[in-house]
Amino acid sequence: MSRLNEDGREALNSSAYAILGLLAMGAQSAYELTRQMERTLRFFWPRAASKLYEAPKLLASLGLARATHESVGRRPRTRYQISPRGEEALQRWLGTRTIAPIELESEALLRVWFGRFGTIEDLRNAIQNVQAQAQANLRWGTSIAQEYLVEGVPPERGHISALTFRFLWDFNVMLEAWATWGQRELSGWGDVEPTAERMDRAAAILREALAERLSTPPSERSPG
Amino acid sequence: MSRLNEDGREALNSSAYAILGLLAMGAQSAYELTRQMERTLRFFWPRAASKLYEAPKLLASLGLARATHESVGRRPRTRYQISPRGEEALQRWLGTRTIAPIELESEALLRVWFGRFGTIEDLRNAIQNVQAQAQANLRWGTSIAQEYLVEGVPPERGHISALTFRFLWDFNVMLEAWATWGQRELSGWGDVEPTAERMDRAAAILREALAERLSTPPSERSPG
DNA sequence: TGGGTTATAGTCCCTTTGGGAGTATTGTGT
DNA sequence: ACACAATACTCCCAAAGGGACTATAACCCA
Repeated sequence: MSRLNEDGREALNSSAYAILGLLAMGAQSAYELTRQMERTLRFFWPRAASKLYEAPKLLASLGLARATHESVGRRPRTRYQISPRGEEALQRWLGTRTIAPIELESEALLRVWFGRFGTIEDLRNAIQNVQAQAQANLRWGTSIAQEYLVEGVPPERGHISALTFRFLWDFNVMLEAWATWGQRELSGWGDVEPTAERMDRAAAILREALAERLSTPPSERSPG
Repeated sequence: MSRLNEDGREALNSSAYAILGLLAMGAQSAYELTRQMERTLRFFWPRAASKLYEAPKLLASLGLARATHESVGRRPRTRYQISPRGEEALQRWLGTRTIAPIELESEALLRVWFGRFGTIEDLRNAIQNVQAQAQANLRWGTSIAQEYLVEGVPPERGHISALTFRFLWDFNVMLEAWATWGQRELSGWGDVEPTAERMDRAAAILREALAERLSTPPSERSPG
């Protein structure tokens, strides 16, 4: 992570830049990093809390952030602040054009995929699990959106936050819609056996998916 | 991973059960595991190829699979087959009700989130990156669906595959729709500055999201 | 028939990351 | 006054990522 790249500059990974970005957004302490993680970042860049205490130390050691050791009563506290060199490094990173692809990991979908080896109840439960998570996330999103609508969007970040919000919102709406659809598909099933009728329906599902895409011009493909 | 749990049985993790499930689906060799990973599993359970050679060894050592050492010419090959105890273990796992939540990881969205610190081109590029990935995935999905429609869906798995297919399809359709919407939102932007007008628009975006959900009854929320 | 390329079949090991356990002190509410 | 939540860390083992490396087999094309 702190090896040099060809330029003789530090080769940080995206997680380090994520921390640098949070410092640029005004996070002051490692604990504040953990709060940002809990509030927002975990939905698209989940990282272990313990690492959020390590990462800024590296940035400070490279001169990309300044660390100030204070104390509150008898307890130590380290305050971090992004440095001018850190801001440049962040900008340079944002200017690069190689971006790791989106990754999705879902144990629930894994269980659906293996649904044939369990019971119909197991299969329904896996789908139900996705639905519950989506609904919980949508409630969370609703509370954040309402907070912003009442108190005003963050003046420096609202325009950007809205883009990210819409992504996560759409994702969870999609999850819930898929789960609802899936439960409906399974509504007549008493088992998970592969019957001829179910194979026909499977083919129909594939055809519908392809047809929807052909029939919807890109200009109409937008949230809402 | 191979420690005992309370029952005196092996406490495998979900990745080990994923391998067990692939063996149950008929995968014979570690190489076939890597092909399943490339074809499908990577979209919702991405794992390093090197681990796909290690994992079945563990299963074999626990009696959940049988390993047969053959040779093709002068090259060794290990064939794996799930054992009756392995099938039971898989069923027991599918019967459990604790499921890890879905995790999403997107460097592109991270860059959007930090968009304020880069240029408008950087921001557009990050969104464009999501769009390109979604389109590539949809092409991939299209080719698989067409293959199934021409050659018939897999007779033992088609009914289950269709559920998983629809999930991944909807996910990528959502990604593309979001990216299209995002590019449109940015269409008038010459920079990433937080203007009053953009803050108003941000609030409107939040309101629209909340309103859409309130106005769409669950029964109408389904793919398509 | 030869030679290049892709597919098949692995091993090894260094780094990074996850994530739990442990330890305190400070602030808040009742 | 006491409990509980929030703040503020450190340490470390196990798991996972993932690149480097080595082969042979199978296939295709000239």
